[in-house]
Amino acid sequence: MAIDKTDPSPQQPSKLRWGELDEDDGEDLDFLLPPKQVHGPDENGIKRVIEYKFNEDGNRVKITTTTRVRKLAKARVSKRAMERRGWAKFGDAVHEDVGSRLTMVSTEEILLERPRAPGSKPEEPKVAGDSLAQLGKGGAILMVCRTCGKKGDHWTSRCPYKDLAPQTEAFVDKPAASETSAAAAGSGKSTYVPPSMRAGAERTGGSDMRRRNDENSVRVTNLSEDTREPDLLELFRTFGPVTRVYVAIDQKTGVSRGFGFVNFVNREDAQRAINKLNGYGYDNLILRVEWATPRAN
DNA sequence: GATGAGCGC
Repeated sequence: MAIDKTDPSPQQPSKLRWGELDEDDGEDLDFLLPPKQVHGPDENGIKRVIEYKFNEDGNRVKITTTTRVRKLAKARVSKRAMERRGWAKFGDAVHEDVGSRLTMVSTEEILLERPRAPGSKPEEPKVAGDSLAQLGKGGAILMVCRTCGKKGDHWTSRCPYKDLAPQTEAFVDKPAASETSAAAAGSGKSTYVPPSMRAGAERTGGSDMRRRNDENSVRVTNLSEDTREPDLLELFRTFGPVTRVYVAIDQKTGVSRGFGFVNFVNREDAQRAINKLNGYGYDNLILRVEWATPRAN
C-alpha cells in the first residue's frame, strides 16, 4: 500500500470551502472525490485499487492498494477449473465482474416438467389412443407395481391382479376343503383364505393352484434388434394389465431375434392391443401384432 | 421371415 499526497484539482476548491472541513470533521464529503478505480486482476493475479480520501488535514490523498488474488486458489484449483473461469458468462451473471464471485444464486426462471398436474388423477389406460399418444413423453413416476407393471396407481402389495402372480409355496398353505369355511369364519388361528380358495374363485381342479399365464398371448413380430422387454411392456401396458413380456434372444449372439410375446390378464385388452398396434410404426419398423398360437409342449 | 425356457427327483 502506498499513500501519495496529491494536489487538489484546481476546480474543486472553488466549490469547496476548505475551512469548513475542520468543522465538519467526520462529515461524509467523499462524493467530492473521484470514483474508486479497480484494475485487474491481471494474468498474474495482481489487482490494483485506486481510491481517494481526505486525510485529517483536509488534503486529498490517493490510496493505491495492490493485492495479489488467486495466489492460494492457483495452488488448489485444477487446471480445468481455471479454464472454466475464462468462459464467457451468461444469464444473470453476464454483468458480473470477472472473478468477483465464483458462485451466485440464480434468479432465472427454470421450468420443470411434471408427469402430471399435482393433485390430478393418474391417467386411466382405458382410452388406448390417448395413452399411446403419451408414450415416450417420459416423466418419473415412483410408484410402480411389480406384479402388473402399472405405474402411479398402487403398490405391489395392493395389486388387484396379484393373485395371478406365481406364489411362493409357503403362502399356498391351503386347508382341506371342509376346513375352509371354518377358517373363514374366524374360529381358527387365521382368518386368511388364499384368493384361490375363496368363494367364487375359479377352480383349476389340479393340485397346483398356481395358474400358468399363457392365456391371452399376443405375438409381436418385426421388432427392431434393440427392442427389449421393458420397451414392449411400456408399449402394451397402456391397454391393460400385462402378466408377461418376452423377447426372443439368440442364445449365441445375445441379440434379439425380432419377435416377442405379451400376455394380458384380460382377453379384451389383448384384442384391443392387436387392433391398435398391428401395423403401428415403432423404431422405424412396422409392428405385426397377432394372437399367438399356443406354445408346443 | 419369424411362434419363447427350464429344474431333472
